[in-house]
Amino acid sequence: MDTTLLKGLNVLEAVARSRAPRGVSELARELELTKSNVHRTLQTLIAAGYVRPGSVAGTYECTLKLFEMASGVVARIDVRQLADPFMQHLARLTKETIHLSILEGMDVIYLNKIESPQPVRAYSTIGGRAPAHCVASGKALLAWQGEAVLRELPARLSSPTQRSIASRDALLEELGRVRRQGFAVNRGEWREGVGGVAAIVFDMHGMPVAAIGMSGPVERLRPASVRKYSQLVMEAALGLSRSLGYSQPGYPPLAA
Amino acid sequence: MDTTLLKGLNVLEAVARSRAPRGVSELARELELTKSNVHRTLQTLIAAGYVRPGSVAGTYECTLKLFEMASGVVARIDVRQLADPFMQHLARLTKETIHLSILEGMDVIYLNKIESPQPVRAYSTIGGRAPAHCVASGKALLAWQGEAVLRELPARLSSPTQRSIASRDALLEELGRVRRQGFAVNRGEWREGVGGVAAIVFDMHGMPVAAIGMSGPVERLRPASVRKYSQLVMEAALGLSRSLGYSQPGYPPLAA
DNA sequence: TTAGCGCGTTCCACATATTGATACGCCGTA
DNA sequence: TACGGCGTATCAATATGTGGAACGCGCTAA
Repeated sequence: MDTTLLKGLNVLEAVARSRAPRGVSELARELELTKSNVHRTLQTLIAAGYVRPGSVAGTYECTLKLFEMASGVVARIDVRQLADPFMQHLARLTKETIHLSILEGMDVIYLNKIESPQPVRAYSTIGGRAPAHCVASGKALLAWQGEAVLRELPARLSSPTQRSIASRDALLEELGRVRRQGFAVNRGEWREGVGGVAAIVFDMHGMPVAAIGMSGPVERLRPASVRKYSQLVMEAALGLSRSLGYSQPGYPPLAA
Repeated sequence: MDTTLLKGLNVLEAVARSRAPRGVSELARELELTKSNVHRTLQTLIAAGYVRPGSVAGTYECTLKLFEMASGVVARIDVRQLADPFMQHLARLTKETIHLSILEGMDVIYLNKIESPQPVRAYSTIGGRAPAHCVASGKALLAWQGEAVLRELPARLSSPTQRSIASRDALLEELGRVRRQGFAVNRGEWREGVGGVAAIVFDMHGMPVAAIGMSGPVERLRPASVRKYSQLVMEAALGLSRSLGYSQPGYPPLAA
């Protein structure tokens, strides 16, 4: 285990997290390192291209090299490449914010999104995370995971809002519902007043690889709208699954 | 300068560049390191969360941590946050691929894009780079740079296609044209058969911060279309400039 | 106006973290 | 069945990284 590499990555992460360029002493205090250590690490990150001096003398900020590298990593995820037309189609029909998400651990990560043109809309960031059990796309993904994944769920779950599913048992029940009806709904379980509808996307092997869904204020998600949106997201998800090579007539058997 | 940190970042970059998970020996050969060095570095990157074992035993691949970090960095660039509605509007009007780009060195980097719904469309990746002198958005950005930037242009420029601008003098002449007419055109100067139209975006201080533009096959960029598209991209660029706080009546004086 | 404080930057003796050769078990192929 | 290349682990040697101290600068308070 290289502690110098770990320390360097910590420094990079701290600079990357910052809204404004950072100074050496401030970073040293935050990271509990010495000024000379931080200074020398920053010079190395500059040489590597990840960091550059800020406009104020003695400060440092991130370059876009991380973004270039990361975009390359994400661009090679097949589903993201193929999802665009389905997301755009869904955006036109619903006028709401559309997400493409994947499961990572017990979170979903938003790989892509199309913002709603309406002034009042759900806010999220590409690359952002949310707890899977609290959002529609997360529940859509969890519903098709195998026992090995579901076993890792703790008995008590985090409850960001009063509507959040708080126990593993209640979540498993809800996931059964998701499988039966083919879509998942978030009724304000992650952020107050923000809901959504999502459906699972399968690859050519019948493996769940992503979820596609829409989100917006819960006021715009009354039962009639949910019925409409659920049809639309399931159609979009099936279309994307088809373009990934999924050829089974219905849903695949539940993963082992 | 910490060579251990540099070496670690090299390993991470090699894994991030790869289309498939990589093995220890292969990485060691490519990076001219020993197997034990690569192996230990990968363990450190796993501990830091950037790398994980691949599905094939003994292989390694990137996680999405880079993407999460990088998305945070890019999300805080004001222009990217505010550009979405202008890009979507432009996409609806033109039906072509829309880009938001910034200048970095002598390249442009694509911060965001909206793909054209048409089957034949320009291909690019978010986070991707292009030589600024060869693309519309790059020329739009270069046109408003100061002497300090333009002086760095070499006398002979790279010529990816026969239509590329090949000399610094010819480029400066073209940049004068861009300033006068308010938009830049790419007539197949970067990729054969792919063209585009772009306009500059200013911030509240009158500094050029981005370019917004559309691209597509040159067959769809005949003079009548260029006239139409140039109006549309200038309107979108001005709207975005206004939302960034740019309040001057016309174009700002050329940067020093 | 002056002094003090905190900043960034640089230096280098020394402590320690990193290195890579080696060995081992596993797997695939001839 | 044997060989070669793989990934992984170990540890003595050594090369690298560390951090305390010093310096110059700029800002602020007295």
